[in-house]
Amino acid sequence: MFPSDTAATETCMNDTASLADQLIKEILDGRYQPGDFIPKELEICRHSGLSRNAVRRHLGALVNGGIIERISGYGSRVREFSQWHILDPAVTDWITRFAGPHLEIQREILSFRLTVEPWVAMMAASSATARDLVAIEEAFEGMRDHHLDEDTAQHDHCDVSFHVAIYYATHNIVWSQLSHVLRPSIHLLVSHSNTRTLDPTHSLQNHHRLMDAIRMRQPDEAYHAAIAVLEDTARALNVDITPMPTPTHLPLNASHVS
Amino acid sequence: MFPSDTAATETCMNDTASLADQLIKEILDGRYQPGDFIPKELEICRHSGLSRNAVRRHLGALVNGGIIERISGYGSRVREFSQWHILDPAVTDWITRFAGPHLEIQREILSFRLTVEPWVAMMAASSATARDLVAIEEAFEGMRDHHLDEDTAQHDHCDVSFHVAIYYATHNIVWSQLSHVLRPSIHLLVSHSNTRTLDPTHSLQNHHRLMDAIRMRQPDEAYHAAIAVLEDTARALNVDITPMPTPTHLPLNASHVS
DNA sequence: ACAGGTATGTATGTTGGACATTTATTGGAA
DNA sequence: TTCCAATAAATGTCCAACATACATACCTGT
Repeated sequence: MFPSDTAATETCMNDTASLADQLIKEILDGRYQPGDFIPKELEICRHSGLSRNAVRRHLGALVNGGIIERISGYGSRVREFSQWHILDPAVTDWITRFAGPHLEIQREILSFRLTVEPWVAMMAASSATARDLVAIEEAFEGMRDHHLDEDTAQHDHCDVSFHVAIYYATHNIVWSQLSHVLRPSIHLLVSHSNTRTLDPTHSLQNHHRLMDAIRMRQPDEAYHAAIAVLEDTARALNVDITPMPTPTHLPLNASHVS
Repeated sequence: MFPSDTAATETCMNDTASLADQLIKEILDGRYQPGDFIPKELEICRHSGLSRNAVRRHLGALVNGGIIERISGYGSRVREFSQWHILDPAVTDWITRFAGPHLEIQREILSFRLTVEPWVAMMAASSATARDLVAIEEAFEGMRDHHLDEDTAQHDHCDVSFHVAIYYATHNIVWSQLSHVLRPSIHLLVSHSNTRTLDPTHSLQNHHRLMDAIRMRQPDEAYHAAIAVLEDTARALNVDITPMPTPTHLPLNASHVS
């Protein structure tokens, strides 16, 4: 039995991810800023009631994410944001869950999506198999069945699955894996926009248009439909969209293997 | 920098990466195939002479890469290739170092690069600062000074730095981080093509053209120059390039947030 | 008084063993 | 034959001790 050590503070003992979560939260809240040192191992052990081994595992997770660096015999220092491994799914998950005011990274990720997702839609329209269409269609039907619900959780989940399924339909390993990385960000953007959007039916129509284009093997139409979907999201989040300079010829793409 | 950047130096005696390296090598060689079980912890301890904690850390690295899954009380099973975390720099590093016959993943990554790098070049031409140009130029000069050397190591290193510097010049977090992921693959492709290419001077001219386009803020020219560079590489590696269907309008891109 | 090397303390890194938990298998009883 | 309990083996967790690295403080010599 413990003498009510951690009672006053948070519920920090049961889950494996909770300690890392809490540290991340404090870092993103600005309590520990880049260059600062977080508490020592033994101090965390005493404060959290976890074994040193467990604490070291959690800190190791932060190291893997490039969030802190551990200096032997000295301490654990928070690294600059630019050093964080943004493409680590765990990191994007942390950021999307705890980075309320940290909009910069969100905007950069949205910028990235606005650049690539039209192309992903094109590739999906060229390469999607019947099985891919099933996944896309199931996600869409989930969106349609729940797009007027009070609780948007179901709809948001299907919305994310819809986008991820399109990444998968490219049948390219890199794009498929990127969907894992972007999934938390997509979820955040989707949940934001779906709570603020004025006309959920309009968004649903855009998704339907995109799905049909992929089904009918119309890459050109898929390209523009994807832009329409994203413009909707960007508008709901008040993010600027500016056109890029224009290449006079067409881009190339390597053939898909197998 | 990513922690795995220094892992490329393969002094694999008692280095921390050696055990994981060896396991990966055996997996990629087909000795342990997806679904198979690798030896037990204690067996590895006896065989390698390392402590159980160290062995567990190495196995944990493989788990982080999605390469194996550990079943409590049963064993460690190799996962399907599609489950591997291709966007983990450590994983790409392993694959590029040990996956001799495994060309599929290499091709998929090259396919990805062929799709995105022209766009990256465009963005770099729009956003590159003077400091970015310094990095690009230094890399190019290194290529020029060593492009006739017997040992291509120096030239290859600068070639990789050249491409990475362009990713950085986009000033978008996601693209910058992607360069870390792609770095090992770029290095492999570069070293292959540079040993097989017939006319190294021609490749150098293409790089020069790309650099100038970025410097002169000519996104259109940068786009085509990047294609020329990649076509060179693809041709040297006998990889097909097929054009994509063509959108009738132009893609969009979100504004960069400082 | 100042410079430089050394001693020391603190925090992280590593090791080995003991214990707990999970899983598949084996053996026995209805 | 079927179902349940005991067992064996492997992974997961914890603890205590030791080794190493870093920075500070001290101490000596010029």
